[in-house]
Amino acid sequence: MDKKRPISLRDLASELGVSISTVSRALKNSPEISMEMKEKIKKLAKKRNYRPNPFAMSLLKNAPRIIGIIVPDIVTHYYSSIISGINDVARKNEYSIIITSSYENYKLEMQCLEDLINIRVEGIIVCLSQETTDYSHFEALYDQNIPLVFFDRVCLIRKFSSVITDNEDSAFHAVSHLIETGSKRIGFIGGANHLEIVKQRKHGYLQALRNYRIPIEKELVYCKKIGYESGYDGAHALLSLPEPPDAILGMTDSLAFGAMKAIREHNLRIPEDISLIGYTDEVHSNYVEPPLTAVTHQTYKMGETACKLLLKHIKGNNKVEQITIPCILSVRASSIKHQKKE
Amino acid sequence: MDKKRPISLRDLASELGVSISTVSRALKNSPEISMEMKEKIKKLAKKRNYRPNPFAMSLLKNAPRIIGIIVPDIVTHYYSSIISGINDVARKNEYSIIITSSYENYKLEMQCLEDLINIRVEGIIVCLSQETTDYSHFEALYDQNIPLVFFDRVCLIRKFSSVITDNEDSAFHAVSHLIETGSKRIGFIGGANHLEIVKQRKHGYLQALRNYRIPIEKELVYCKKIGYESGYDGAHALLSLPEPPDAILGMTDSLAFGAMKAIREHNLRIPEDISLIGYTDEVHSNYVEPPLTAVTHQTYKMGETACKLLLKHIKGNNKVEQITIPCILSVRASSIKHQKKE
DNA sequence: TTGAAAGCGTTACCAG
DNA sequence: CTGGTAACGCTTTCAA
Repeated sequence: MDKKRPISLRDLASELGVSISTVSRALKNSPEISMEMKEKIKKLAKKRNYRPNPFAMSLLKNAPRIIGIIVPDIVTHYYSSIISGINDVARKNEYSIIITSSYENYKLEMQCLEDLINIRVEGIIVCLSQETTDYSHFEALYDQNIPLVFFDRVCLIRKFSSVITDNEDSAFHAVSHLIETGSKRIGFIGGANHLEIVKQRKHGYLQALRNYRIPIEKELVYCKKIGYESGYDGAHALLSLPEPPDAILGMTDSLAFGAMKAIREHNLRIPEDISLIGYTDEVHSNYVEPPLTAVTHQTYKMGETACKLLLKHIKGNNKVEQITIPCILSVRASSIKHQKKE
Repeated sequence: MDKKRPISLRDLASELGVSISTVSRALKNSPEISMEMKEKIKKLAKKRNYRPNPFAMSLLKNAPRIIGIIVPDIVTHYYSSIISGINDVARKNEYSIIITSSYENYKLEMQCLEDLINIRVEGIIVCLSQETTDYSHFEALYDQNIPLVFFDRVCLIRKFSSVITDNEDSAFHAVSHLIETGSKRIGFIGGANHLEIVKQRKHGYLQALRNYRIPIEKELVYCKKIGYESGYDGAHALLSLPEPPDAILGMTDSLAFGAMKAIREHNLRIPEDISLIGYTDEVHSNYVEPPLTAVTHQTYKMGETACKLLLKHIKGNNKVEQITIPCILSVRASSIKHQKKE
């Protein structure tokens, strides 16, 4: 009825009347064991379906071959596809992953970190929660020498490696594209100002305006928090201005889709009256009408890169690196007021 | 430079000049230890940032408090939100989860299972890959007494508990809703006919028609494969019929969104000219215009249920159960030709 | 070529 | 109330 203990080395040893050491060595193909003995032991191991006990091994080496991940949530396509990239690299290197989510909450993030450390994962990959502004829980890891890699929302970049997207560049290109396709007053809907991605994308937005000598007007920038509601509210606010924008850059997918709803309610046409660019994936861009021009993250690649970086650190290479994975601007119908002149 | 071994019970014991047993008991609040001693030990444990070594514990109890999951992929919203439900229940019970993906591939599924067993997870939650038709790798678990729960795509229901959705009912209700809100000719866009969900949802569709004594016309049923393109093609085909439908049920999210695109290209209004219902989640239903009436799976709840079931089995309750989680029809603008009469 | 024994960190039982 | 010791499964010296 209750599950019996799995086969151990000792079981094999006693069944064959040899010592545990011999069995251990035979299964590791140690050259000191006679061919004959090896054969015999391996055959029995197979027959009894022997599997080495990972706890014993972890206890010995203090390395369970598990990587911990902390993401704001796992349901969002952005994170799940990054996790997918991490997972594939991990498995290829015979590591498992354990995923935890902070739900954008600072206290839960600390809890996740605590849990992962308690499990004794060999390294951790983190995307900060939106709420997090104090990083001391991560600094503690540095002192404990636990490998850590940040992605997307990063901090303490002197101490920890990170994988980021070219937030500034991507916004710069998106806004340049808007200008080149006929937009003149461009609004920006972002998130809480303390977040790096907000700063960076906003900076790219501003740079593009400067580059085209378009005056910067701070009422065209709406930065509250990231989310569908906030995108909706933001677009409403912008479109209710005395001089509303004729283009909007929504800094995430939910912001852009929220903005799209508000634009429809103002009875404005996209892109004729107002162009719209968001940040999202191939699939969802095409679900809406008009299809949304969007900055696409190479999420899978980000995950792969973060995991490779972490494995390097786990293996002892302590060089801190910042790797940038470029975004791709996928132009669709929502942004082209008129064709860009060659 | 290299990470030093973490603080152990022995470290604490020797620092205080007491025995390991005493420290162990003190930290577990054993009543046999004097208040004074407990205080002292706990204080030091905190100061030294002591954490119990989970490998030692797992070795002792053969129970790492980890649950394994096998899904076709983690990127799809459907699966990631189910995982989210599993995860939350697991954490509440102080379990971690390890996620693996089969990528709809039979051999990879076997590999995932193998890996999870090697890690010695305490139980496994599985959604079968599309390719899998041979279940012997799971039957083996039954003999080894490793707890296993299936969800969505299930098998061996006599031996293992499972959590499923009411595919037939959900389609039945969706079609009934269409009829009750004024649609008369209802098309169905599905996927490959050999898939269970296709059979079941189509069956629900047909049942609803019969129930309302609406003649069944097989040219209104388009079943090729699941995907955006196929939804687009299907709707095109249906709308090009001599007598086109005035409502369409798209059997998945991608089918429905593809159909939506085709409907727009035919210059038809939704829902006035043609009603549309899909299967998708809250978030994406609202991204489109008009918001899509959709059958919503209670994915999070499915995950929770599967995990609770598994934990029950882990605790020794071996009763096999089949649990059906009902879908919810979320009525939005895309389906209501006129108000349903009370 | 093989065996014996120590050690990894913890719990639990038996003594004192 | 506290200490000693065996046990969990494995690797790794050291001996034979």
